[in-house]
Amino acid sequence: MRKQAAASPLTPAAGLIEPEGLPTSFPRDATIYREGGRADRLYKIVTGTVRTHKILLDGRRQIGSFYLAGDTFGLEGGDQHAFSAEAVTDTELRVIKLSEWEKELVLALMGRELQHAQDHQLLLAKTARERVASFLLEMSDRIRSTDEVELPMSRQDIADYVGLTTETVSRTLTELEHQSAIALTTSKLIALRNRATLSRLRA
Amino acid sequence: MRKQAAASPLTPAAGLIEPEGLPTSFPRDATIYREGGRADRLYKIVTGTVRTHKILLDGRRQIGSFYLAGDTFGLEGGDQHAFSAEAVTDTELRVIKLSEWEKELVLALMGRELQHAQDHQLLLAKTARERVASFLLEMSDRIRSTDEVELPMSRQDIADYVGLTTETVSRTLTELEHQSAIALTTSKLIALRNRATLSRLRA
DNA sequence: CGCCAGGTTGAAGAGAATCAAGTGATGTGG
DNA sequence: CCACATCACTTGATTCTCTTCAACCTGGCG
Repeated sequence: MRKQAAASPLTPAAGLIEPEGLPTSFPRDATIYREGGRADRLYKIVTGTVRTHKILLDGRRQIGSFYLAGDTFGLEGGDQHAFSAEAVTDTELRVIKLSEWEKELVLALMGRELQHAQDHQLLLAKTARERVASFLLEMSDRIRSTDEVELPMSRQDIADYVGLTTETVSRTLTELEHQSAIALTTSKLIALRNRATLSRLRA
Repeated sequence: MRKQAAASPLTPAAGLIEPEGLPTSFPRDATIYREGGRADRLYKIVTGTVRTHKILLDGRRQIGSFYLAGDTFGLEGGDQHAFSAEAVTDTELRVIKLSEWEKELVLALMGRELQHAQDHQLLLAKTARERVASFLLEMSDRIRSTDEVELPMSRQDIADYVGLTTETVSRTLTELEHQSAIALTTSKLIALRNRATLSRLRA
């Protein structure tokens, strides 16, 4: 069994900072910030899900991360955003201004971002089966869940995150279902039937 | 034509810290630190080249970064090393102890690591041609060079860095040579004949 | 209902991996 | 200094995975 992940991976140590900005709402697919813009604030998700992405020259889209309720995002390596951020679902978030930053918080957040980026590097070196299995396990770890994962994002989002096509993602999920590793209750509600199998695939 | 690499990408702002540790020598392929070990020091390369890597469960090796003379490395997201570090060539480096760390330095370094990790994520989403072209341009940018890049690392190292096999790397280089984008003086000494072509491929 | 976007499935093709052989460099001992 | 061993790199033939293109479901919603 897994740790219940009371604090999801990208959440700062509790109590370090309490954002005082008023909660702002973003509808599905709204842009929160754009690549190239000044990275001078942090965003803490109250409800909803956010994705960061970048469009490559040939038009392909690469998703960097997904952020869930409770997560803080907006921090990049430099002072400009390297990715754009959008709401995956209707989202409410609190803005933390740059002036309020604390070194400790920034350091902790950046460390998490770095670890995530490194993990993602490894994921992108894997096979389709491994990528999809890793994705499901990552989401399951981050969503407080009883082996039922409710995915807020579309197949296209998943595909762009793990570096595959929607068709391959779909086929791979079907394959995992045939292997009884998962069960697709609906296309966005997935039951993890056999974590051991998935973990083995995680490689 | 040797490297000078006065300021390569991962070098901290000059003057922030001058490591006082005595220079230590590592022969080719020696391990500098291992995955899982405490990440409580930084390493500044005086001469040589270093690679960080991780072995996946199925035995594949993924290289995270290469570090050249002047670069500082050893910083990871958490307090444990997520990668192992090894000397690519005979290497001399200075150790900076944790106690000497300054927040500013750590923040700057981590920011660079994060950007590199993000760039690498994008690289791993590309085709073989694009990956190899990107790799050559990255190295050319980091080695102060007049269009002649001397690679310190083997084809296997390159392959594990860009997520391909040595055969594919080799074939791709040959292909780039036929397109007059590069010239292979020797297997490790590569002349960039047409940066525009390479940049276009970078995607 | 019937439409339509999102998702799944099928068939064909492209790109890289794999398996295998050959070439070239480097090093060692005679 | 040469003969041989060894290792790195290149090239060739085949296989396999994933993409591409296309058709077909499915489930919300007007």
